[in-house]
Amino acid sequence: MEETSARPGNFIRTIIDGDRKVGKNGGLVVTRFPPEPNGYLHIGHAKSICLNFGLARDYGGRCHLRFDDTNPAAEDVEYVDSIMDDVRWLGFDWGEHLYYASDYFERLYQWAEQLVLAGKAFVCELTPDEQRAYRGTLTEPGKNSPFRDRSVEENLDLLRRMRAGEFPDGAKVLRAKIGMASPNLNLRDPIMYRIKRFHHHRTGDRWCIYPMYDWAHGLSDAIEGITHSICTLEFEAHRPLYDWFIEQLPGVHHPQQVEFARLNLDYTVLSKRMLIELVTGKHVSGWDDPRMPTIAGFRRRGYTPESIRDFAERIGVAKADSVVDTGMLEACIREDLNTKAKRVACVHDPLRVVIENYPEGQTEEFEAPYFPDDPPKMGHRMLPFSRELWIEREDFMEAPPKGFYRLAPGKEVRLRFSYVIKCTGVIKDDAGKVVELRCTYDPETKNANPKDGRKIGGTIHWLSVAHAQKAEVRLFDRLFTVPAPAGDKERNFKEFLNPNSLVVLKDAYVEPSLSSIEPGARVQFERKGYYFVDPIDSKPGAPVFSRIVPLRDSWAKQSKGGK
RNA sequence: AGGGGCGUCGCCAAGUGGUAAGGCAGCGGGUUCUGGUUCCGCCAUCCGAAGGUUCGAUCCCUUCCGCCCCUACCA
Repeated sequence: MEETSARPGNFIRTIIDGDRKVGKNGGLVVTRFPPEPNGYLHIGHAKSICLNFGLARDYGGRCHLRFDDTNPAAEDVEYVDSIMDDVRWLGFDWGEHLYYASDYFERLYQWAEQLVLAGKAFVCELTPDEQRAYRGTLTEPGKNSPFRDRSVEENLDLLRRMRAGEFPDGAKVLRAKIGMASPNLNLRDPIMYRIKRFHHHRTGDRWCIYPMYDWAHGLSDAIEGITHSICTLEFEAHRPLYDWFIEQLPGVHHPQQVEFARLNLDYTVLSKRMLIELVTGKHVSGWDDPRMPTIAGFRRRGYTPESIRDFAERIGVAKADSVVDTGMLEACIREDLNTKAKRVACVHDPLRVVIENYPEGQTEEFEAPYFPDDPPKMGHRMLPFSRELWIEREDFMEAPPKGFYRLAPGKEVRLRFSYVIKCTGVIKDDAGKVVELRCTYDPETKNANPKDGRKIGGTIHWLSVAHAQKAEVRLFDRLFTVPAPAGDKERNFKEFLNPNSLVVLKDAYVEPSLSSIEPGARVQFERKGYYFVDPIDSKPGAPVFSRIVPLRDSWAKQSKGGK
């Protein structure tokens, strides 16, 4: 609604502001998100979606959702459905403006005849190999097709017969007559139509010729009155062709194509081809595997649409190739959930603690706020306490390094919302593994600091053995072990798959109240991270918790980094 | 190599003739019954390099270097 954007400037907004200043398009801004329904949307598409819909929103215009379904060989309704789900989930609404390039096939065809009539297109019978040879190279001009000088009448007849299905697949193509000497290969008499007998998800078997991207895309934009056709950098060299086709058709609206750098994220791959390979090769459980960089994957992982939109906002839009640190995305989801998620407890890797001076059979309860930083905000629950507890195995060290302020022999720690305990004994099995800790508690420390002024270093989470509920916890890590898995020329990206990207904890315990938590809920397990109650695998009374993102951990950094 | 683009802090990214925003990460410190959060402070004398124009340039010119894209009847 605002006249100019109040958001961080980017070159596209600069272009739009300039256009509006001179009254171009009557000041209107109409964008579109044009996915080909041949795969699931990923985080890179999210950037484009946020950009296009965001621009339309900020300038009081509109954004269309248009399926670029010009190649039935690769497309499928499964994908159009998933794409609509994903765009909606991200929080955008195309209103009445849902379109399909296939809806324009007839119009496109009529325009093609118009080009033929104008002597600007011809039917060519060169095979793909021959065409390649005629195309020339980057440094040498191509040669004219021997079919280039057919008469208008013959071209028109052939085109009509191509449409009528008189020729086999691949026998002929319709080409634009632009010139074979252009230094821009895209302009060397590009193909407009190919014969391809595939059942189309919308037009069925009505067509056996399908338009190529360059021919269909710009004109689809034109038909819809798009003002700014935003695409990624690799289409920059196609812009002259985009413009050429439109200029050949007098009176047709001419949108402006603007290119920006696509998103790259480290430690993952963002190409449809590779993503499909991960799915079909069963390297992941599906398009919505929580480790996948797909929108469906982030959704299943527990990311919020708000956090993804915020991410798109933060990374900006520019023309320089770049690779964004995944930490940026993690910062977004942490920031979002920090104010929304209830704090609860989960012991991931349990170690038994027996409080020797606590009466057997006794139980008491502690009030624990769901949002300690602002207790009234989310209320509280009661945490049962008893003689035997579970604590996190990593919260105990027999020989702690300096700086470790959790539990160790002879040392004290605070049990969150409870007492201070002191480790008085360590019990090990035959293999020397610690299997139980003996401790004593200080009854004076319930909701109070030690009377004698002793300083207690740390606070750890815990669960009463008798009351804790078992739960499955899934920990996800980056899918690849290297920052640029797709960047190695010798090695296939799958060789860099991280074998530990999924760790399933079957013996984790959560506090009693959590056994009935609703699927789709997000919580913070204190000192651990943010978790999502998996909406698919959770069963009544048996929630499955997926770790969305761990909490920042300066101890891990300090102890690992050695500084 | 022909064409088209791009090079500003470890990673993103504003600025574009008047003397380097912001975010992420990092570092130091305060608060804290989450080694979380939060708060305070630090973090590019320099904008790929070299020349030139100018009172003055990251922004203008020249040359050079580096990276990306384009030779699919894919999009």
